[in-house]
Amino acid sequence: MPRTARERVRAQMVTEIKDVARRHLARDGAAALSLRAISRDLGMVSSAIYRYFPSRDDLLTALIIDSYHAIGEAAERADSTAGQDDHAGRWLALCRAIRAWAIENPHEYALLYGSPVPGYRAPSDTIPAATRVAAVLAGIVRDTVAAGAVPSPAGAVQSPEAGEPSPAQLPASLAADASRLAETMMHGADPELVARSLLAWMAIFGAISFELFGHLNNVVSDYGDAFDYQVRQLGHYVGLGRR
Amino acid sequence: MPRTARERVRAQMVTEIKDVARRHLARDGAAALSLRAISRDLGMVSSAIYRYFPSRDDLLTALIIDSYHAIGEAAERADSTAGQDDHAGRWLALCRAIRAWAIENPHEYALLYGSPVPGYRAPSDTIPAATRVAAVLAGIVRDTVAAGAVPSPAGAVQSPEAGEPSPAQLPASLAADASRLAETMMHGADPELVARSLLAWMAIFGAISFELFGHLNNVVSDYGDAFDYQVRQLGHYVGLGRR
DNA sequence: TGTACATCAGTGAACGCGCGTTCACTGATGTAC
DNA sequence: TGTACATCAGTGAACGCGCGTTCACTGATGTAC
Repeated sequence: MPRTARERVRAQMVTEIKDVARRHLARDGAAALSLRAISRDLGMVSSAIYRYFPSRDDLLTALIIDSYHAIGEAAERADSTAGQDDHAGRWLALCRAIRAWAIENPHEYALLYGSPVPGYRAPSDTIPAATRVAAVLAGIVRDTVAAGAVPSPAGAVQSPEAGEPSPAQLPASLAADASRLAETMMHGADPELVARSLLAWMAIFGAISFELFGHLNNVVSDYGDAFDYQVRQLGHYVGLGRR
Repeated sequence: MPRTARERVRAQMVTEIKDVARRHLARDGAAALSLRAISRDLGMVSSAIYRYFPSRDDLLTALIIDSYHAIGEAAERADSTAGQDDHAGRWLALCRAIRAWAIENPHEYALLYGSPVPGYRAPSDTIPAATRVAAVLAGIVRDTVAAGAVPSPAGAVQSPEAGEPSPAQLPASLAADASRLAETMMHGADPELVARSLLAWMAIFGAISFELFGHLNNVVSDYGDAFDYQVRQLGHYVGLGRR
């Protein structure tokens, strides 16, 4: 889309700034991101950055959006490597891809899923990009439902002790949320199934955050093994089948 | 223990500094914690703080330890309000207390369970304090086992579809970790039970972090309802009984 | 009980650093006639 | 095709701010004889 030479140069300058910024982010974390340091690396004067980004926060926003797309793309790629009907395999691949991305880009992961950067308030521009990873899970659930491979609501509700009903009814508000999600992203999935997917989703990110932020030191020895186990347990809990 | 007047005054000064620091932490977050700002609030010169804390990082460490004790104490209090044999009730109370503390002290929660503070490396002094909350869960599991209220390993392994085996064997490394944990904290609990508890534990913190860090905006409408539902599901998954 | 000395809390100035952002400017690149 | 003007990238200086930490010092509080 950039047509004139100036526009092309400008676009390249923007990506160059973001690349340097991303390098700094990876090394020092988001809170330490400094326009002056970036401009120094680029061999230009600090005020020049303001030709491209109106403020530090806007640069940060751009980085956040890029990171959401990066993790989203990694998730999509992983999802597409498994056979479309192998729902459990897709779930495993998805979760592993998220974890792998997080380990490779710990500061970016922390920027997206850790504590908010002090003094920074994410604008709503980030929402579509943020949705991208979650959409992959939604796609798996959708396909599972479409394939008729998910147990009926009543079945999914079965407890470990055979035949006993679910330990807790879906609260009304959550049921409504789940139905809305089902309509927009999972095309008719059962609300309970959606609620379970949500739980699994948060559990995955909880596990990754615990690992990355050091809460498993001296507790778990092989993070990858533990993670895989949990992913399988959760996949089974959601009802994505065996693997 | 402080005997001389000087020691008493000194101890009080230390807590006064920490109180002010905690107020700043609650308002601005850990990354913005400044010795100069704290000393200003105390009406003293900035260098005076160095009589009490050798550096900013040491003050931060003290705050982290205090926060771990605070959340640990809240957890213990909640746990003790339920009947000792009401394991599901204790689990629910524990999780609710953790969430309530996190909501009341979001910056402290972020300090403990969010991304690490840039440039700060937590010393090992924090470990005992950090263990305190988790010990409450361990206690519940221990009591459940002692009461014979937890399904046998084989039973706990049952999948939703009655009679089917667990979707994934415990990997060897995780089994070893779980056994070690069982010995030190849960006195003889089955490794699989320990592994499940671990999953539930991370899921809970994942849920709280998602809520606090804004990842449930426009997804879940009543956070408390959704949380309670998940806690019950997880309690059931672990095998703590119905509630 | 009274004095001499040691300990310690708090002061104030300074070092050396970094930051985001603004502004008037120069000079090059594009656009319109 | 050539000139006049507008647009825009990058400069350099400055504003105003904050920070952690060190150091020689004063004066008060404790301790030992």
